[in-house]
Amino acid sequence: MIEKIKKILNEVLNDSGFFQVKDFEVKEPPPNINFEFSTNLPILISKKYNVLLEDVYNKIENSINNNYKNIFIEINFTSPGFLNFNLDRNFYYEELKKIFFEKEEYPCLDKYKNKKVLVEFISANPTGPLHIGHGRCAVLGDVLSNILKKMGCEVYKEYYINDRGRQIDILTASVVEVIILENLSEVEEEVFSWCRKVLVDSKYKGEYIKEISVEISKIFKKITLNEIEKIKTKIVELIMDNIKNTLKRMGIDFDSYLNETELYKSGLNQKIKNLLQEFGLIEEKEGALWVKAKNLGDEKDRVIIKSDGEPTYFFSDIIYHYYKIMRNYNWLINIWGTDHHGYVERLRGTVELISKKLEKEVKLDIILYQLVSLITKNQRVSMSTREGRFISLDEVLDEVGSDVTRFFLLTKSPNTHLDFDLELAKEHSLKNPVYYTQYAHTRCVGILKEASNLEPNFSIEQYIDDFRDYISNLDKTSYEFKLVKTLCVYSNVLEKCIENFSPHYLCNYLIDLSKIFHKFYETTRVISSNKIDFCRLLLVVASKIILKNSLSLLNIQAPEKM
RNA sequence: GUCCCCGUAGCUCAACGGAUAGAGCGGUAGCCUCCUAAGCUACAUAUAUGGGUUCAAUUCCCAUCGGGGACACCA
Repeated sequence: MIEKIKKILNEVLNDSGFFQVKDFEVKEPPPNINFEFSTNLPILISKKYNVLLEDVYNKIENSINNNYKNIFIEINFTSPGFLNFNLDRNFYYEELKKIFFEKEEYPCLDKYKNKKVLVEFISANPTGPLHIGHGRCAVLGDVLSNILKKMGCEVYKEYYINDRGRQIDILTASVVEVIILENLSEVEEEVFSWCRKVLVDSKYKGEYIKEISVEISKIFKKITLNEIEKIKTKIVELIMDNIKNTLKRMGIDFDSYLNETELYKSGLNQKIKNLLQEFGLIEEKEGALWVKAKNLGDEKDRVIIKSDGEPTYFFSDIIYHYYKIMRNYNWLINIWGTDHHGYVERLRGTVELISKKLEKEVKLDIILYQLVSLITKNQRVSMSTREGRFISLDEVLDEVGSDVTRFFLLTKSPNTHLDFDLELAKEHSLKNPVYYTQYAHTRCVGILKEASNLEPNFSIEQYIDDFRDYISNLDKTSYEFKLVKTLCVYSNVLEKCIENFSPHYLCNYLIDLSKIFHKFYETTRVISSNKIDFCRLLLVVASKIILKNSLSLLNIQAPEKM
């Protein structure tokens, strides 16, 4: 609805001879201003055109009085240059009507209808279970994908698995070492020295390593160096099964899981090498192959093939993004932890280069979210999979469930540094704001159920005309009208989430909406002495739709009963 | 040493540069003959510090202090 108002204000602007003012705001004024909406247009105009505020006020007022009196039924100007206004109630009515008729589909948006977007998120190395930090990335990617779909995008969710390279070697050796120590399987002599070599610097220490060792030893009665590749594959498979299971518990499913090894099998690596060569970006130095990343906006050049012949992560990523673009996605969204921030420019340059080469228009957005720290005994500790120092997502899900976990992670902007205290989370879980919003939904359901008992044949169409009158007669200070107003701005909240790549606006909106609904519930009877106020009932119907739609975007249950 | 985030109430977090800085948890005091009290009402408590830009700064710029992260032929 805000968009609609802005459009009309733009007409008013043209009408009064001010064309060039953009980025003005339309929002609710503070409570001491007794108007429905306000805009900072006058002061912006006054600045831009260097005219007196008084003149601006006059021109706007004239324009509104002459041509828009039926929309802005009441206006006033306040210092230092705000225009406050009340809208014709039909505005609200029309929006609510859309809610009634579009129901689960509301709001039907087609803002990005030609966008084919690939959202890559989590992509955690398959070296251990997901922890609470990955959970943050998981819900962020999941909900953004949901909202993007709502906006009309074709969305494809992908999890990229680094199933090769040094980390996987270390992981495998860590597992094999346990097999050796616990004497779980027969182990070939050569494997001993391989382990020693690989584990020279560090190893994986988590409890889960033991479990995997047992599994592996069941499958491989004898561990031989020849079979080490097979063992690696199996370990990755076991860990990915665990990860997928955790994701399933949170209601997240990917359209694809892409293995790094697949990329190399496809032969794309040679193609990329040629491509880089063609652009004169490759250089051999100190026995390694370097890409002149400086030319791609990076601060220094980077190795893509190490002197031992192994490709680096960066090289894989070039291949991967080539593959993304090749598949005709025109909007790439990557969600990374801020520990990758130094990597952004490198990739941006790469994608630019590739899209130029393939003559495709590609938009790349890299969303960085702050890492999650762990609080134990009032001490902050950063999580580490390798050290086995983390709280697994499964553990959190066991304790508080998916809804609470999701809401906890989503209410905060990705930019905030999150401190997670499991003890506190458990303690507060019953008082979690997610129940507050779910309860608002159940209250809607309760009223509707009661109403349908009394009036089984009730239909919205039957009362929609009465509802129009009801809306136009509402006292603007009533909770009913506040509820109407809040319902009407829902679609703007979704846009804000996408503009800022942050679903926390939706969470906050949901809490606001629930708050107003609860107040409405406490102060305003819909059914009393077996009599239904049908207009209020319609308001409940609309509230229920919006509550449910928001919760479903967040992938949180909207229970009928609590 | 260089770069990126962050610093708001006792705690966890909000606030596209806007008017009297909001929620939840925790604390205190009230509210169920009436659509579910997982709710409502009232009270108390906050912008790290010092400058600047602006009609307007929690928000932008600079400095200081404090916390997290990144600066590999790791992933």
